[in-house]
Amino acid sequence: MSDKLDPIGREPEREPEPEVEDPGVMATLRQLIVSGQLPAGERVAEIPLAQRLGVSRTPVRLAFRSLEREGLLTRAGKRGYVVRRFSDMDVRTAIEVRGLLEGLAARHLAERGLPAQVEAALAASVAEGAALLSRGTLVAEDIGRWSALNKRFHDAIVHAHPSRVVADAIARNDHLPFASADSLALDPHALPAEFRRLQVAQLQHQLVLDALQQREGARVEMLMREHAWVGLRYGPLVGAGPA
Amino acid sequence: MSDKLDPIGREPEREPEPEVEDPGVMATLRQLIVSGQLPAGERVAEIPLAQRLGVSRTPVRLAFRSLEREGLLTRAGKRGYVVRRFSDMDVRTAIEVRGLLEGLAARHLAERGLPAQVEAALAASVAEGAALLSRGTLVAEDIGRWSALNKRFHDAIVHAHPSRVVADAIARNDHLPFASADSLALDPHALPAEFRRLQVAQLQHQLVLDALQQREGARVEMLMREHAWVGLRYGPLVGAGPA
DNA sequence: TTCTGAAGTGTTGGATCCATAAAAGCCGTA
DNA sequence: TACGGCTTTTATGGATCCAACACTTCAGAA
Repeated sequence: MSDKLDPIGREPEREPEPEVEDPGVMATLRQLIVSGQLPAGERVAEIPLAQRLGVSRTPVRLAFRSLEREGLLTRAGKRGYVVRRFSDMDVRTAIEVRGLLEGLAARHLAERGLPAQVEAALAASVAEGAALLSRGTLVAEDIGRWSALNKRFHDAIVHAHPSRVVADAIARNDHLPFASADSLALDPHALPAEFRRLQVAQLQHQLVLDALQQREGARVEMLMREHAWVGLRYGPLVGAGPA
Repeated sequence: MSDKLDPIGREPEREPEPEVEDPGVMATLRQLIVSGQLPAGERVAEIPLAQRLGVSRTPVRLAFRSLEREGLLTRAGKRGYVVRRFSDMDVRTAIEVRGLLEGLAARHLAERGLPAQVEAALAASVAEGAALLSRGTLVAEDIGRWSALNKRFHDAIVHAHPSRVVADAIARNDHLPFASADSLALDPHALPAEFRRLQVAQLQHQLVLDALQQREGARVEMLMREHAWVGLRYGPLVGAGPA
């Protein structure tokens, strides 16, 4: 991960890059952190970051505050911030928290009744997943397709909740690396094993939809809680998963 | 609350108030929002707020970003922010989310085993609660005492978790008004009814401690989830509660 | 040699200035 | 009178400047 950034020696005399594209200092910094270019535990200061990104200190300060709220940065005493270090336990816990919150959303959906529009969206995702796995093998492009339909499936459940609170909590939780539902970390070099994993996930999607249709609140909550683990703990069991 | 502080006539030529006390613009703004002085749905701009607080626009901008991350402010298009409006459903959901997260922390504590230090802290809170309720009636000062011991009880469980993720998620969730565990909203004018409510809460604390000692993970998780409701839904059942 | 204090340096927080964009107001024309 | 385009105003984002504070380092004395 410790990629020595700027591997090619650019002209040192160049202006610090007009940054033709600017998705916001916020997104750039987040990317630097989750990609590991800013190593965990590293102290970050405003001025070097501002120079590195070619902007003033002001947007960097704003981004620091927001990233602190997101949990990617922590204060180092009174002086500056350090990149938050995530342990395996943190990742496991974040995934379990997402399962809890999505389970809550799903149970409330079952208890209040499944609106036709939400049911249609979920059924579409399930059908798409079935079609994607019907060939019996995976190709590289299937990874992106699965990620997209998986996101639609989860979003449909979460955003169907009458309160924004659940979606907000999930969004904040997903800021942690590997905690998001669509960060399955599918390995393109182990497609047969990943196929088995997606079969399990697809079955769980079907079971969730069935339980929602039957208004089985407790069951769908437990299904969603278990489903969260498919991204992490199912991998070794089927011979796949992240490194 | 027209902020014309300085009721005593100091030298009128003085600089615009050195602000002897400054808990940070962040805390001040949060207080203005949760206290309702900035009504929900109201649009807030940087310049009026800065003038009202006697500071420059810079700290206000910082606070706006942080409060947006906290969920108390939401963007109004491209221009400014509005104070987030919280529905009853939002409050109910936030309380249930806290129950989920505290239930997770308690279950993990049961599964991993209860450290002696944590057990001692919980036992101390339980003993203190028993002593507080042993007289059979409440006095006004007991409200603060209960709030303190209750916070110690919950914090002991949450912060015993080996990952910061749970405590962070709870902290972010608690930014919502009335969602925090120590915001029981005890009514000083209905002390007999509140006494009955605290009796229930005290019993739940005892049950939680017992389940933790017996390493009954599923039971303690459900106890904590149910315990979260004591602040909101138990009130009407015992003839107490917030307005 | 070690402890203490003072000077120095570097970093952060706050304030002000400038540019830009959006909203509102105005005027002209149909 | 109504609609559309233009101008003006206002608010936000970014940049730079200044102050305060903390940590470091160096020197001097015990």
